Amino acid sequence: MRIEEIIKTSFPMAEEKKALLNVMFTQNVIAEKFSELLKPFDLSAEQFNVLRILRGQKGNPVNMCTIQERMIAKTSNTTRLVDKLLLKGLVLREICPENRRKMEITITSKGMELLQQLDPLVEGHEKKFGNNLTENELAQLNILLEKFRN
Amino acid sequence: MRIEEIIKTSFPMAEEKKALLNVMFTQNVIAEKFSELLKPFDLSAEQFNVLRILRGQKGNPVNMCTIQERMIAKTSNTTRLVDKLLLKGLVLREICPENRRKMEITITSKGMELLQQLDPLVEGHEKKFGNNLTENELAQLNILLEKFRN
DNA sequence: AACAAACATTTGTATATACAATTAAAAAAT
DNA sequence: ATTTTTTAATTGTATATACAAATGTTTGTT
Repeated sequence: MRIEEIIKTSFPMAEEKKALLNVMFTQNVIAEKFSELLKPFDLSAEQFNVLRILRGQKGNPVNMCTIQERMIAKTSNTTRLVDKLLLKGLVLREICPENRRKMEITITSKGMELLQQLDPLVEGHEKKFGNNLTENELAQLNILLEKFRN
Repeated sequence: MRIEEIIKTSFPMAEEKKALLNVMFTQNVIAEKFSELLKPFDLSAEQFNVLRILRGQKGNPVNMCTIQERMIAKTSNTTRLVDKLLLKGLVLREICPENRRKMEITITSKGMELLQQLDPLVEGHEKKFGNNLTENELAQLNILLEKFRN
């Protein structure tokens, strides 16, 4: 569907406005599909994100502020997100012995197993959107989006 | 900033994955800037959206389900959004006399004045991103995003 | 050593989103 | 005419996001 039909506007829109709405709307579609994918696993997109960041550190513990930095949407509330993951036994939280202000978060083997189970589904999700464009178009889209946001 | 730097990943990413992250991240940047713009007016992006939908109806009252349909992010909670706008005196809510299940929401003159005040700022916001690309590039971006989301 | 400043995280409050359940009214079926 | 189904909106609960304030720890200054 074209963005004008979605918004149901009667009069034509400037390309710049369309672009803005297209970005907003496309993100929405992607996020919705992703949440749907995660739903059977009782995981929110944000929780998944934290888990993936932890796995990316290959066993090294990560403190809260590092997690916060790496999140796409810089949440002000990593604490509560990690709380949820703790309750599910997917991560471990310990006070850093060198600096007792810091927390050391690590992914548990249960968390790793869950991610492994999700891997093929997440890859499928990424490919589903990518398949609509050629490799060239994808590269072009990346360049344009990067320029667009400045 | 390129998406790899933002995510701080060590190994290269497939273009399709980059595209997905670029959409997510770009939306985030836009939404953040927009919230910032609205903040001095004590209005959330969602509240603004409802107001703009109401103005688009040129005086005709709109019921809740129509508002819901037109929102970019189809919130399941138009009720509570309209509640907030009511408290601020920006909209009016009346029971539809023909069908007492329905509600008739209209924007008040106070709401209209607020929107008029915001108009130049919102336009500036849209142009700021658009200015980074030529008219041709914008059109191309629109085509690619539309294809991408399917 | 005592105090101030900076840092890492947590907590509180308000708003928004997702989904299910509920209420009330209107339309359809018997 | 009464019951059932559908429709429109609201309410409840859980999660997430934004921002400010608070807590506890470390570092720097006098």
